[in-house]
Amino acid sequence: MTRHTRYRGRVTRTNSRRTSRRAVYETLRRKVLTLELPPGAALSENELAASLGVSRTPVRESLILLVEEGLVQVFPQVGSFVSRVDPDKVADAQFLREAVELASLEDLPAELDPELVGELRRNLDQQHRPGLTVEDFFALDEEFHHGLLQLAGHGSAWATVVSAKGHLDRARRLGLQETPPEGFADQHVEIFEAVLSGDVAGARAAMRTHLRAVFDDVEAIRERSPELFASASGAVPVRRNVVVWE
Amino acid sequence: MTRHTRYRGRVTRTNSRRTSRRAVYETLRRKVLTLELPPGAALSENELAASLGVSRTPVRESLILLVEEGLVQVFPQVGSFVSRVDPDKVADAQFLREAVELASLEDLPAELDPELVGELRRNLDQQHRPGLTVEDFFALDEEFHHGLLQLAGHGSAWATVVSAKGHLDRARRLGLQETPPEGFADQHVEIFEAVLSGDVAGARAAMRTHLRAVFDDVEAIRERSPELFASASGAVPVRRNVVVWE
DNA sequence: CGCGCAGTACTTGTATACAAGCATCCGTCG
DNA sequence: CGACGGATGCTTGTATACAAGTACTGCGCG
Repeated sequence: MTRHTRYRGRVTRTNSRRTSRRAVYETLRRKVLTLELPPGAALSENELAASLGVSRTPVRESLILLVEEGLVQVFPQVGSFVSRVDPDKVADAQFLREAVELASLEDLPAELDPELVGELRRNLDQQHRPGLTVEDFFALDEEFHHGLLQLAGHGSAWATVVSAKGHLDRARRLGLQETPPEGFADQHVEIFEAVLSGDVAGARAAMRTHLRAVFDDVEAIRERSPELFASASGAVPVRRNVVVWE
Repeated sequence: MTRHTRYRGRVTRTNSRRTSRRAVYETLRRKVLTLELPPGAALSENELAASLGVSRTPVRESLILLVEEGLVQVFPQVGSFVSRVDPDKVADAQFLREAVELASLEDLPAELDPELVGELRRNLDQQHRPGLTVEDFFALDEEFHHGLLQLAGHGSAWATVVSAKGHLDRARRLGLQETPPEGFADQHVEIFEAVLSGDVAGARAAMRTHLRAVFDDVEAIRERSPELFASASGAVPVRRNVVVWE
């Protein structure tokens, strides 16, 4: 059956259309990660839809994705809630990122991409700029770790790490409100210097120290603000009265 | 403002209700991973809904989750397709699982959980049973690797690995149609013996060899069946005529 | 004052209707 | 015969309606 038109070959262009769901998803995710929506807060699909000016559909689909990331819990016929920070999940994320980031250091090529190296340098400079807000430092921190993975050719593994470390991030963000980031910035420099000099073992050691320090920081937070963390066994959502902490 | 009833404390029971979306999601995911829905196949929300006897809603929500896992691609106003196996994503999954599984071996406790050890033993026995189907071996393989992670207290990291290794699994499944699994089963035994004897370095070496062998297997597949793999740059979905491979 | 019980309001899950956009088909024209 | 162009059908995105189920509220009773 010969066809007149073969190879119409319409290469479907970019799939990144500005869709309503994407906007809602990003908004909600940001609010959860920045604790603007605190752990335990009740999320009503209807309320969110109304406040965001959309229907339930994109809101609901966004919540499904956030559930997948562990940032939200949905109880059928009961309600949706920002999940409390789960210490087990924090530890899982810590293990995962440590495994991934340390392993990537073993795959660093002999010749580092000069462009990436330049970006990382500028990034580190900014990290030491005085008067940096917590949010700014966080963004730089993310970019730095992502950049290191890219340097080893494993940049796409970062997406997996990101989607798994939501619980870790929320705890950290809270901690950085009090702990100044200078120490972490210095550790970043130490890691980077080792990477530049080709000292894989040194880079691994520095990275491990750094990540462990971040993790210990979280443990300290937990002692000061246990309300944000989940207790053992399933949490107890209460629909209205978001009594979360006191 | 005193309230009459405090601590109503209705602990919301299990959230694992048998929902329609869950069933659809699991069905679709299984069909994609087992290649019953081959890479490149067109998925119509309407058709799927009709054939599964539900409305578009649960189908659509399932597809969103599958997109998140990279198993499906959705092009707005064009169509949804089972994603072709992307060599880059296969490599990413390989890197991730290697990093995680090797790192977990470092965290093995001195005293191994005897119950888990027993399970793993039985698992390995079954792997060597003759007449094993590919699907059976796959299930055992998954259980074995998951069990090893549990042995080190990192069982929950398996979920992340699973959600990232869909592309790797599809390629492997195709390969195992021809390559008998005996070799892999023997490697599993070797890893397990090293773990039991507390030989972390040996276990790491054996595990690395094993995972690399699996990966190389995938490369061999690709040469024989390039149709299932994505070419460089964005794939070209065609709505009707699922010309996928000639 | 405390408790129990029924009604009500709200929740999420699912089904359906409508909107916007793209690919295909087929007639027309060169 | 080949190429162009508009009508048509199908696609996903979004909005809305309905269903099933739960928690909260307030009344009546002991």
